[in-house]
Parts: sequence; structure tokens; C-alpha cells
Amino acid sequence: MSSDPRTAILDAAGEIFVRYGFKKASVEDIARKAGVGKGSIYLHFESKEALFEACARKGHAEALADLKEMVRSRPTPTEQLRAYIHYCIRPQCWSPTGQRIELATLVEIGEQAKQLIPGMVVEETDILTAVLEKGIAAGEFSVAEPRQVARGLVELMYCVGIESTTREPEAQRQRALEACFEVWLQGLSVARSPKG
Amino acid sequence: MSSDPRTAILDAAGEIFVRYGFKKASVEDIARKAGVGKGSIYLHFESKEALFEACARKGHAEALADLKEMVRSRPTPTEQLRAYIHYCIRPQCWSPTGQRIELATLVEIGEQAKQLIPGMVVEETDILTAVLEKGIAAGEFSVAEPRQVARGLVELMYCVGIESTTREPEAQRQRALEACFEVWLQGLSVARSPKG
Amino acid sequence: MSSDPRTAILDAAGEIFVRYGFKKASVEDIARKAGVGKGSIYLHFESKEALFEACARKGHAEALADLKEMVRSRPTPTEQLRAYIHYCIRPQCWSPTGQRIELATLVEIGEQAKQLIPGMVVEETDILTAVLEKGIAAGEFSVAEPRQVARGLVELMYCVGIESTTREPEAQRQRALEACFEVWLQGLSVARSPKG
Amino acid sequence: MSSDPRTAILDAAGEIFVRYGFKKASVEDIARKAGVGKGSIYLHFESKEALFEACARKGHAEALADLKEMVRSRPTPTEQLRAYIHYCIRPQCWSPTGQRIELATLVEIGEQAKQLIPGMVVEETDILTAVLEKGIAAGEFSVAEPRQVARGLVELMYCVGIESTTREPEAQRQRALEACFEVWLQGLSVARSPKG
DNA sequence: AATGAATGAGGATTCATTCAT
DNA sequence: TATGAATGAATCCTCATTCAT
Repeated sequence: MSSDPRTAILDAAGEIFVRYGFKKASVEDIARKAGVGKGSIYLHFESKEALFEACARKGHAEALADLKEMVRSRPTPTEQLRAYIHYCIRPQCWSPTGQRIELATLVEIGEQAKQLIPGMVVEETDILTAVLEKGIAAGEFSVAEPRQVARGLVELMYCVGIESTTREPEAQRQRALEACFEVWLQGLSVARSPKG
Repeated sequence: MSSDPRTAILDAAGEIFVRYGFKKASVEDIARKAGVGKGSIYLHFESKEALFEACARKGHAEALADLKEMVRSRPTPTEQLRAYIHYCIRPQCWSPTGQRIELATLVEIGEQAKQLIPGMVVEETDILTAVLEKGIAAGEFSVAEPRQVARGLVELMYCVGIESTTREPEAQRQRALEACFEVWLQGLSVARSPKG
Repeated sequence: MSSDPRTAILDAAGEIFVRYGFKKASVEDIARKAGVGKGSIYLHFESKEALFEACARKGHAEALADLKEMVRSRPTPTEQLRAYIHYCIRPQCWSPTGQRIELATLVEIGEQAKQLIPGMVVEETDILTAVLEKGIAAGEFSVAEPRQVARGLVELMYCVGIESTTREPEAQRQRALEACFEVWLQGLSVARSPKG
Repeated sequence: MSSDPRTAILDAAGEIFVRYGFKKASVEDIARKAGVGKGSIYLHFESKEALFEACARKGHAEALADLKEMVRSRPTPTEQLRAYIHYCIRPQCWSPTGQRIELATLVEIGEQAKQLIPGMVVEETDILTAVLEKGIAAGEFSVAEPRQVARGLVELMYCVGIESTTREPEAQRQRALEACFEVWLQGLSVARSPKG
């Protein structure tokens, strides 16, 4: 796909890891999908685990950049959060590009790669906390503990990402999650006229 | 623990699968923890995958029974939902009893066991939909698509369960999720006087 | 060959290691020769290196027992030494039984197994030193530093053992070594008319 | 070291082969030590085995030249033999220059390179036989089969060389071998009262 | 029913060799 | 001539599954 073998390997590994998880993903499969020889992978990555870690870092970096862009381009805090949620929920996010595998298969890998998670969570939490606080300042939200809530949302999005790798993308499921998070967005709003 | 070998194996398998995931969990470890010979496992279960499936079914059945009990014993729909959420979030739920492994490690296993999920989701969704509808009928909730929202919540709880197996139980994380879901519960409430 | 698999593996490993050296010897070859499955080897030995070490210990133990028996059964110190030398030189010693592989392929293996050598050398040196000292006491030998000489002989025999594994057993070579060591035995003899 | 790449490769290969043995020595290590690209080795040598063979030939040629020089420069046959023995025993002989790797790692390599040994043995044997015969003619030695004895000594020296590569140079060991060979030199001496 | 020794397919990793530049 | 990225065969080891006892 890419003429740069390192990138080709990284892309292929993202897909395979997301689809099969760490243990079941075989280096041979990754090599085949990347269109390189099995040994070539070891020219670019120390080990299978190092390759996974690189995938995770890359996925996280991309997700973070996207998040920043979304915050920048949406008019209101509510829209910013909705964009983030939909971004994380939508199935395309996970499969083909391999974005956000970060956690997807951490289920199985060693302690080393798990160390990455807390840092990733903090980075996204910081951004979302700022969004919430801006919404509070603007009188749009009423939230007692914005940092806690932001972190909770990040954790949920990570969870969703994990499970999304385990199942076929399914329209029903996505719609259900969207409906559920609309309720959550409602819960943020400060003033609400009686629904009626 | 149990003198019934089948139960002992099932219990042991639950713990090991939850801790290590499907591929990394070895039949030998399960046998050792169950206090039986490795070969004995195959007297009771067709294969490792069948054993996993049995664990998943058992975990689901237990979770479902607990859910029904919670609905029965809590006074209001809001309390019923909060109980369900806290039940799913609290770390004890996952580790020692092995409950709710259902999805925990489905990340890696074959198509066969994945087939279980939709049915499980439907069962929990049915119950929660009833709770929501009761809340709507009582004028406590205002939700446009209760079934969608219920299903979304179930999906989220499954996701949370998965990730809970991948990380150390951490008080911070749990509190963040609780705060996040309080917002969600707020979002359900129908009548809201203008705040202030 | 043997119905005890551990012994069969040990015997097979001895032959293969002696013939091919540590690295070139493959676990699969050893398994095939032993008539067991590849995996069975790991039931009895931690790793390839551990298997090698076990071979080395076994070979050394057998060689030591034989040495003691030779010392016991030969009438004079000279005969005892000659028996030891011939024993070490004769080609049968090395190939089929796998005796004395101890050092044969230590050429290539890790530090761990090399640690075994000094102890082995000391054990044989002790015995041969006693033989030399008995010869001196009996007025049969005249040797200034019996322990040094004994150790030197042991070292030589180890060397011979190594090379013996690298070449076809060859009658010529054996005879040459015998002739050479007859000179050495001569050199031990005490009575020598004043040189001129 | 040398600006001639072929020589640089040969020198580097000598050191690496001696230190690690044939299989464990990697072409990449040799290339790095020689300061050339990995592929360049194949411009000068057909294969790893051919490179090893060239090393062996070179080592043997150097050892043979040294032997001739020693014979030329020492006054008596006894001194000539002692010089040869000490030359072969001394640890410097083996490590840095890579001399006499000839056999050092033949343990592991294929039949092709093993074919070199007999010729090498014959060449050294010829020289040492001449030394012994000169000693006999001079009334200094009494040896029944000088050629056999000479060959035996050569074989021993090869063996010593092999094992020297496997162990740390150790003063104790060297002294023991020296003491042992002094006994052997004694055994060559002509005048000896009749045994008995 | 219960065992655990035995199996062998499968997977990560290494490295001699090739070849496009 | 020189390079080093790329290859894939070869190897050690793991582990689900079988089967003789």
C-alpha cells in the first residue's frame, strides 16, 4: 500500500491486531498483509510486542490530533462533545485505518504496553475537561466535577473502542449508543424547560 | 473448592480466562487451579473454546439473576438503574467470582463464542427497557427511544466489563465512571426546573 | 532403544550433540532419534541447554566411574595410567555411548554449561594425582609436581575427547596417540642412568 | 585495520570464529568488525563456509611458518620441540591473531572443511618427524617410531588448540600442560637404565 | 471417571544469502 | 566495487488435545 515498508508494516499490523488481538495475530499474517517478508518486520521493530506498542502510540497520536481538530472546528462545547462521541462510536474509526487500537488488544499483552494507557487517558481527559469547563463558564453546562466526568467519558470511549474490535460493525448497536449518549448530553445541560 | 469437578473447572476457568484472556489462559493452569488432571477437563467440556463458552453462559446467567434481583428490590426506576450501573462498574464484580467474563475475552476467540453476545445483550436490554418504560409511565423519565437507550446502556456496561479485566482495579477510575453516569441519570429526568 | 523416555532422550541427545555440536544439533533430530515427539523432550528437560547439561553430567559420571574401576583393577600405577589413556583415546569411547561428551561440544554453548568443566577436571585430577603419588611412593615414578602433571594429563584427555568427536575414528590417529603417550609414560619412570 | 578488504575480512573472521565458533559467529558480526558491508563479504568469499576455510588455511600457513622458524632458530631437537609445545600451549597463540583456528571450530562445520585437517596434520608431522630423527641421529633421543610419535604430538597440539578457544586463558591450566609435556620430553631421552 | 505423558502443529525469532542501487 | 534492506528457511519452544493406564 505504502512504498515505505515501515509504514506498510505499521498499517498492516494495526489491522491485524485490531481484528485478531495480540496473541492470535501472527507476525506472518502481518508480513503477508504488508507485502513484505517475515524477517523484514524485525528490521524495523525489535519484536512483536514492540510493533504492537508502535501501533498503539500511532493510533493514540492520530486520535488525539483528531480530537483537537474537532474541538477547534465545532462551535459549541455540546457540539464538540457530540463530535468526539460520534467519532469514537462510528465503526469506520476502528477497522480499516487501525486508529485507536491503543487499547483494543491490551487485554492480552504484557505489563510493558499497559503502562501506556494512563498517559493516554490523561491526555484526552485534559482536553475534554477544558471543553466542559468552557461549557460551564458559558452557562451551557452544569457539572459538579468536570474532570471526573471527563475522565469517565474517556474511559467509556476506550471501552467502546475495545469492544468495537470484537464485533462486526452493526448499525443497530451504533444507533443505540448514540441514543444513549444523547441522554448523557442532556444530563450536562444546565437549564431545561419541562419537557412538555 | 467444589467437590463437583465440573463446577470446580468452571470456577477455575472463569478466574483464569478473566485474568489472562482466552489465548494466554492455558488449559493446564485451569486444571491446576481446579485441582483436577488436565485430561479431566475434556471429560466435561468438548474443547477449550467450549469451556470458555460455558463460562460465558454461566457468567451471563448470574449477572442476569442479579439484575432481576436489583430491579425487584429497589424502589424507583432511577435507583434500579443506578444499582445496575454500580454493580457493573464495581471492580469486585469482575475479578474473584469471574462473573461477567462473558465478553471479557471475547476479543480473541472464534466466531462460535461471539454468537452468544447478541442474545445476552437482548436479555439485559429487555429488562432495562422495562425499567425505563416504567419510569416514563411514572413521569420520572423523559426518553424518546427507551429501547435504544437501554440497549446503549447494556453495550456500555459490556464494554466497561471488558476493560475492567485489563487493568488493575483503580478507585480513581471507578469514581470517574460513577460521576459520568450520574450525568447520564440526570439526562433521563423529565422535569427539570430551570436551574436556579 | 530404552523404554524409559528420559533415558532414550538422553542417549539420543548424547549421540547427536557429539556428532553435530550444540547449535547444529536440532531438538527435532534428537526427538526423532529417541523415537519420541518433539514436545516430549520438554517434559523431561527445561530447554535444549538443560538437556545438554544433563548429557554432560551423565557422561562425566560414567567416565569417572570407569576411571575408578580402572584404577581398582590394574596392578601397577603405570598400568592404571595406561588404561586411562587408552580408554580416553579409543574411538568407541566417544561415538556410540556418548560417554565423555562432557566437553565435546562445550565449544559453543553458553557460560552456564562451561561452569561445569573446572569441577570435572578437579575430580579426575584428584584420582590421577593419587595414582602418581602411589607410583612415586612405590619408587616406580619420579615426578616433581604430580598434581600439575595429573592435571595436565586430564586436560589433554579432555582435548582429545573434543577432537575425537570431530573426525571419523581413524586407526592411524589412534596408534599415533598411543605411541606418543608411551613416550610420556617412559618420562615418568624413575630410574634413568645419568645422562652421559 | 588493513585497507585491503579481503584481508580485513579474513582477520575479522578469524577473531569472530575463534571466539564464537562457526555457527554462532554471524556474518554480520564479521562484517562489522571488518568495517565493511555485509554484502561485501560475498564479493570475496563464496559463502560463510568458504570464508571459514580461508581462515583455516591462513591460520595453518602462519603456524607452519612459525614452526619452521622455531626449528631453524633453536639449537637442539629438545629445544625445538619444547618451543613448538610452548608455542601451541600459550594462550596468546589463539585469541588475538586468530592463528591456528584451523581446527578450533571444525567441531561444527560441514564435511568440506574437515577435509583440510589431514593435510595440515601431515605437514606439521613431517617437520616434527625430521626433528625427532635428527635427535635420534644425534644420540639425544631414543624413539622407536618417530613418525607415529610426531603425529601423535601434532594431534595433541591440535586438540589443545581447540579447547583453548573454549575457555578463558588460565595460568594454572597452562602450567599444568607445561609440566605434563616436560614429562613427555623426559620420555624421549635416550639414556635410561634397563627397566627392571 | 480420572490422569498426565505424549504429541505435533503453530508461532516468534534468527541469520546466511541475494540483489537493487 | 560496495552496500544493506529484504528474504524465508530453519529452529526452539508452547500448548490444546489424545489416549493408554
